[in-house]
Amino acid sequence: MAMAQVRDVAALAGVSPGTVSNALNHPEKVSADTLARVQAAVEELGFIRNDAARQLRAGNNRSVGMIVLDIANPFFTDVARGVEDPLASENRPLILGNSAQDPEREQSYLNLFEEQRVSGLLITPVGNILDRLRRLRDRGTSVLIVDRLSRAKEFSSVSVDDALGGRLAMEHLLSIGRRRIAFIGGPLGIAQVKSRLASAQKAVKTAGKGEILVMESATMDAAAGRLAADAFLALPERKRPDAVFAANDLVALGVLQSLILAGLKVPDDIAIIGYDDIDFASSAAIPLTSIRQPAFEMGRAAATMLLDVIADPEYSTVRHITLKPELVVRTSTTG
Amino acid sequence: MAMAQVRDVAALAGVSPGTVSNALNHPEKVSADTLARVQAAVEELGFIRNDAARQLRAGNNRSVGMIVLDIANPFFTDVARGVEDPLASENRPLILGNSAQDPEREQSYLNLFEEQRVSGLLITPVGNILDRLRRLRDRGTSVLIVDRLSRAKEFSSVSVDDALGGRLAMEHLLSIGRRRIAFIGGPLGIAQVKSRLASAQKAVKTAGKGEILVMESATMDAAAGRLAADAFLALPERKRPDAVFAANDLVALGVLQSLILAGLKVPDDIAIIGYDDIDFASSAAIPLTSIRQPAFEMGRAAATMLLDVIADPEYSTVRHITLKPELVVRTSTTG
DNA sequence: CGATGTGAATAAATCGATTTAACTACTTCG
DNA sequence: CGAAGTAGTTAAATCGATTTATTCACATCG
Repeated sequence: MAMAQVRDVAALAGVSPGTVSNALNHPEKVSADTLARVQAAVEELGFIRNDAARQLRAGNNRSVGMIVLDIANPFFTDVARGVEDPLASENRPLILGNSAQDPEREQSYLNLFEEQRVSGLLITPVGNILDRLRRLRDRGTSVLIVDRLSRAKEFSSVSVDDALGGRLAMEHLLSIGRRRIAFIGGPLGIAQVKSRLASAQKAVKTAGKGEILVMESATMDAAAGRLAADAFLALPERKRPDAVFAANDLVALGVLQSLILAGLKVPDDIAIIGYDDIDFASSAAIPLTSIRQPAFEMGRAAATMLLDVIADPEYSTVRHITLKPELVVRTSTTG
Repeated sequence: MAMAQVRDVAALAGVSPGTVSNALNHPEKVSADTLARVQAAVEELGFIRNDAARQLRAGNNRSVGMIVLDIANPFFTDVARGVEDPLASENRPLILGNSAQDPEREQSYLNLFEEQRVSGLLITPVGNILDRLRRLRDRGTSVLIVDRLSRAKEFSSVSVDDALGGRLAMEHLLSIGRRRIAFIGGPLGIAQVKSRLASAQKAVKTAGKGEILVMESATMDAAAGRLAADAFLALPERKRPDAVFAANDLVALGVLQSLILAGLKVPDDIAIIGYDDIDFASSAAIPLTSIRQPAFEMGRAAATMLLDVIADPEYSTVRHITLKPELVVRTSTTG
C-alpha cells in the first residue's frame, strides 16, 4: 500500500540509495551485478520514482509545453501529432494547452509552464507576450514559435510560406483560364490571410491578367463560405466570379455547398480552390483542389529543432525554418 | 538573472518564508497588511514558485492526465475541449496524451502519469491495463474511464448509449419507408460498432419489417465508405440497398461521395445516415443526417465527475454516467 | 614495498517550497 | 488578577530523489 521509495529498493537490493539512483540514471557507473539486483528490486516493489523529487534536485524538467491556437482545427491537431513523435523518442512528455485564441487562457498556460519549469515551449502566440517569452527564455526554457514568423525575430520559428501558397493558388486559377476571382477569408487583420491575399494580388499583377474580388469574412468556417457564396450568387450571372480562392478549406467547403445547392456546376461554372488540404478536402462530394500545408511536418520540424536547442542552448543560434506549401489539384478546378 | 525564491520574496517583504507561503496558499491566515506587502514583493521580483518543490512537500500534484484514442479524430478533440473548462476553473492543468490506439504508447503515458503522481486520470483504454489502473488508484490517483463502459465496473465511467443510437438510426430509416438497409462499419470487434449494429438489428426485428445488409469495413474513414458504396453499386439496381447506416460520419461522407459520382440522387435513390454528427456532417454537399454524440458534454461530465472524486476519494462511490445520443435529421434522409 | 590510481559504493548535503509546532502579544472572561 | 484563548508569525522539520565528497578495497608500478 505504502508507496515504495528509493530507500526501500536500496534495502531490498542491499545497497545504498545513492547506488540505486546511479543504477537508474547512470547504469555505467555501477557493476553489472548490483545493476541486476537493483532492477530486480525495482520490479518486485513496483517502484516508480517520484518525479517531483527528481526534478527538484536535478533542477530540470524533462517535459515540453505546447500552446495551440485551436485544438478543434484539424490543422493544429496535425501539427501536434507531428510534434509528438520526436519528443516521445527522447521520452519527453508533451503538455498540450489550447489557448482557443484567448489571450487569458494563453497567459494561464504560460503561468503553468513557468511554474513547472518546462524545458521547452512551442507556441503559436495570440496576445502580446514577447516579454513573457523573454523571461521564460532567460530562465532556461527554450522557446520556439510555431506557424508565425516572429516579428521580433529573436525567437526561432517554424512556419509555412504563405506568400508562396497564395501565388500557387492564383497561378493555378489563371492557368486554367479563370479571370474573375473571388478571395474569401478573414478577418484580413490575420497575418496569414493578409499574406495569402497580397501575394495572390501580386500574381495577378505579374500575369497582367485577371482581377480579384476581395470578400472579407468574420470567421473562417463553412458558414462564412456559404454566406459569401450566397452573396455573389445574388449578382447577375455575368458579374459573378468564375473562380473562388478560399483562405481555408472549411470556407471552401461552405462555398461548394452553396453552389451545388444553387444548381451550379463546379468547376464548369465556378472553380474552387481551398487552403490547408485537410482530410475532408479530398473526401468532399466534389474533391477540392487545395494548397497543402505540411502541418505534420511542421510539427515534426518544430519538435526536432526544439530538441536541438534544449540539448545545447548556448551554442544554438536563432533560426527560422520556412516550409513550402504545395498545390494539390483535384476535381473542383479541373472537372 | 538568478531565479527569485520564497526566501527572496520573504526578505523583500520583511517576513519569513513560512509567511510568504501562507500568503500565497492560505491568504486568510495572514494579516491584510502582510498580504499586500508579500504580493508587492512577488510582483516586483517576478517570483514564480517552483512547482516541483511545492509538489514534493505537499505530496499531491494538481494536474490531471488524459489519454485519448486518436487526437486526429474530431470526436476526441471535442471530448478534450469539454474536459478543459471544468479543470481550468479549478486551475488544474491538463496533460494530454495521444495513445493513437497503440498499447505501447498507452503504457508510456501511464508511466509518465504515475511518475508525476497526477491527481486524476481520464482514459479511453486500448490495451489490457486493469492492473495498472488499479495500482494507480491504490496510489491515490482517481481514475475515470471515458467512452467505454468498463467491463470490470470497478472504475467510474462516462459513456454514450450506443444501443440507443443504433435504434434511433434504424427507426428513422424505417419510418421514412426504407427497407433494404446497408450497415457499413468495422471492424465488428470494436464494442461500439458491435453495439450499434446489434440494436439496429433488434429494431428491425421489433418493427417486423426491413432487412439489414452488414458490410464490415477494416477502418472507419471516408475511403472505407467509398469502397463499400462501390461494392453495392456494382449490384443490379433492384438488389441495391435503399438506405445506408454508416457507423460514423467519415464513412457516411465517403459513401455520399461515391453515390454522387455515380449520379445517384441522395436521398431519393439511397438515403444515408451517419454517426457522431461531426462538424463536417452539416457542411457536406448534401447535409448529412446523423446520430449526434454529445462529445463535448461527455468531456465536461467526465471532468466534473473526476473533480468530485478527487475532492473526496473516500466518500465517492463508483458511478456510471450514460449520455443519450440524439437523431439529427438533415437532407441526406429527407430531401 | 610504499605510493598512486581506479572502480564501486556510501554517507551526507542538497534542491525549494510547505507545514508543524512553538512563540508573542493581545484579548477575554471567570 | 491570572488563566485561557486567539491571531499573526516564525524557526525548523520535512517531502524523496540526486549529487558530491569521501571511503574502501584492490590493482599497478617505479
